[in-house]
Amino acid sequence: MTASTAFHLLDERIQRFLWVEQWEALRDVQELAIPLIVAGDQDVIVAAATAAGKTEAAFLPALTHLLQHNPAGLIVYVSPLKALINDQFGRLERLCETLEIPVWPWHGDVSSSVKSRFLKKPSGVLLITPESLEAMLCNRGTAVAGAFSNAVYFVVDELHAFIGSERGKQLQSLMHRIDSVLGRQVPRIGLSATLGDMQLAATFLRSGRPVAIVETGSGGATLKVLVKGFEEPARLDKAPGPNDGLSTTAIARDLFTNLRGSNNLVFPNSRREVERYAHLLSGLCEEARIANEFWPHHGSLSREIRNDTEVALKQKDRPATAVCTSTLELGIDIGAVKSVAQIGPPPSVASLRQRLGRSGRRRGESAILRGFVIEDALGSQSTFSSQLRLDVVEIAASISLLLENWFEPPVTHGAHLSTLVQQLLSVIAQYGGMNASSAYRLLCGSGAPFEGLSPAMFTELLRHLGQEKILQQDGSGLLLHGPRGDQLVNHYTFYAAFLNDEEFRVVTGGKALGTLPVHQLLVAGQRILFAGRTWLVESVNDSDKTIFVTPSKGGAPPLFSGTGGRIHSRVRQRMRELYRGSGLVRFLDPTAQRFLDEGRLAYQGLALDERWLVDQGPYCLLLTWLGDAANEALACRLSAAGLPSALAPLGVEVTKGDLRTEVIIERVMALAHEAMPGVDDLLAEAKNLQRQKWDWALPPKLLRATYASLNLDLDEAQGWLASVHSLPNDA
DNA sequence: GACCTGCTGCGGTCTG
Repeated sequence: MTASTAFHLLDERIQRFLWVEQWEALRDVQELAIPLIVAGDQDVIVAAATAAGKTEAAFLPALTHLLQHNPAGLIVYVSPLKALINDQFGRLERLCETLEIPVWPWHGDVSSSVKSRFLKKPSGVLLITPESLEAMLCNRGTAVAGAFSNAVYFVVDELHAFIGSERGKQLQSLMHRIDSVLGRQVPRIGLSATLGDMQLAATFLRSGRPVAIVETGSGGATLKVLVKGFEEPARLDKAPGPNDGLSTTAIARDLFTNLRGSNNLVFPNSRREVERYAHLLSGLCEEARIANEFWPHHGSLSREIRNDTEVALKQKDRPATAVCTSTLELGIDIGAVKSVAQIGPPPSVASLRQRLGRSGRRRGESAILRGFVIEDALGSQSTFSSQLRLDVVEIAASISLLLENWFEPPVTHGAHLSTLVQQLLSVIAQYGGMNASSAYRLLCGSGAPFEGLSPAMFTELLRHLGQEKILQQDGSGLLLHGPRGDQLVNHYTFYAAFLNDEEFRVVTGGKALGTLPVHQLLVAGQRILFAGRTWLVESVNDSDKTIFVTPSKGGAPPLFSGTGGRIHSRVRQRMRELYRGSGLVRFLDPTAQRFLDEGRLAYQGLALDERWLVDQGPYCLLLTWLGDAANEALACRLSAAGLPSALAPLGVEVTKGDLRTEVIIERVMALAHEAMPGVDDLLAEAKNLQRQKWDWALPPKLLRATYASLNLDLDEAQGWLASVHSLPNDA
């Protein structure tokens, strides 16, 4: 420890604490970050793998700065999760107690007495969520200057979880608004898992100013991968209803055999599948007369049930495997995990990478990934997708990109005008009204979160919000809340920037089990799977949004629905390379390899290398081999040109109507020479563009703009059109 | 269209 120069930069009281705690050495990331942060005068990103000591890398030097330069100073730590705030409070409190620095947790579960005590003497470390920060600015506008006057640092944890989302835009805006009140830029520290493009993260943290970057590698951990294929026989009865498929049962048996006795994570891609597998696996434990080792975990389960699963994973004396959704992708500490199972293609390479980051964290151990994929038995009725074996090719493409250390960059170019509506209302609450030009400067000016929105667009937004009675102007031109704006702001749901589905509570004997999406059809007497068990629905109360259930025996269809997600162009291109290739992919088992070979055969049989258009009777399939953002843009372009089109698995589907295929080919090729129309014309006929929380409050033009910025890749679509005349097409 | 995350102030009742 004494050999470390970084160690000697820390305050003596912190050095002494580390001695007492018997720290042997600073971690790499700490050595590198301490000299950059201790001066308290620049923005820094600290990127390292989970559990590499990032939090200390930020707090040890930031606290040193506080002790030596600004004893009444304040460090503001922002977390995406309440659970993380509670974790960090535990970790920081002991150190800070010896330093006589107060630590203040602040989120929805923290009592108001703690909050008012902080506001009386706002110094030390504040641990807060973006939503609570929003509430503070909104409701205590006059207290903001005082509360943050001694702010030394903003520390943003799990930065990667914010980049590209509504919450990320909101957080940028909140930090910018506080800087604006203080009339200075409070230095920012971003803590993150390793990211592909650090420059994107740096620009997100602060635009228009250099950001120092500390990045340490993943430590060269090895990865063992095996993907197993399962063939689902054709159903003879063709009965609709629950798919209690043989493959699902076979996968459950495989998981039971291989995962028993150790800690693992299993990721089917939906809550519905989590329920199905957790139920099957618990049943297998019961059959084998052993204690249950498989626990469900997803966002609809109650905190209590999720806790049981987390505790089971953490405790050392009995093995436990969680069957889960992305709830266990984020930073809560669940201890080391031996392997990760992915059932079906992952939502993205980035999420697969995040999931895998949970495995092989003990020294000398490899990370283990077990992939599972189900394909239907081929027959005369097999669909195009089924013949091509899309799922096995997609999971193979994702894993091969993962092995090359590539993953999707976050989408940082979204306009997020929904969140601008929120921020406008919040700023008006904070200042008790604001004139239009000041509001524009604050939110859309240079370095502001919504920079790039033109004054004309902003004016159009204000006019529309006025018409909708969300805003109004007083005699002096001051913007104020209109009656509807007042209602919006004065409800606690205002503070979150993101939307969520309305849900029913599921209750048994007075105990809450969790929640279910409200759009499900429910009838008394029905059996449902929930929390890995079967329940009988006793009654449903519509006004209380509550479902009362009692334990029951026997299977039933689970209640969650669907799959989705957007695929990146790079994944589609890798899929095509796999179709064009030959030979073995080393991480596929014999069945999965056979699926791939069958897909390759279909690819050749359909001559997909020699054409970009496949005639499918009532419609034509345009094969772009691009990602969904490009395909959707292309579908809009074609529809606007009079060829009604929709997204398809490998490209775009054009409805032929009265047109012959040759005419469609001609008209598509003619578009190569025409410029892409503006977004407003492109989406003129498009309906159902509202995706984000306040999208409903936007005028049509701005709704189209914000939708396109998040969902469409116009350049890629135009690039494909421009190249189409040089592609072979023996249709 | 998979998944995930978050939330105030006030008025009521009860306890020490």
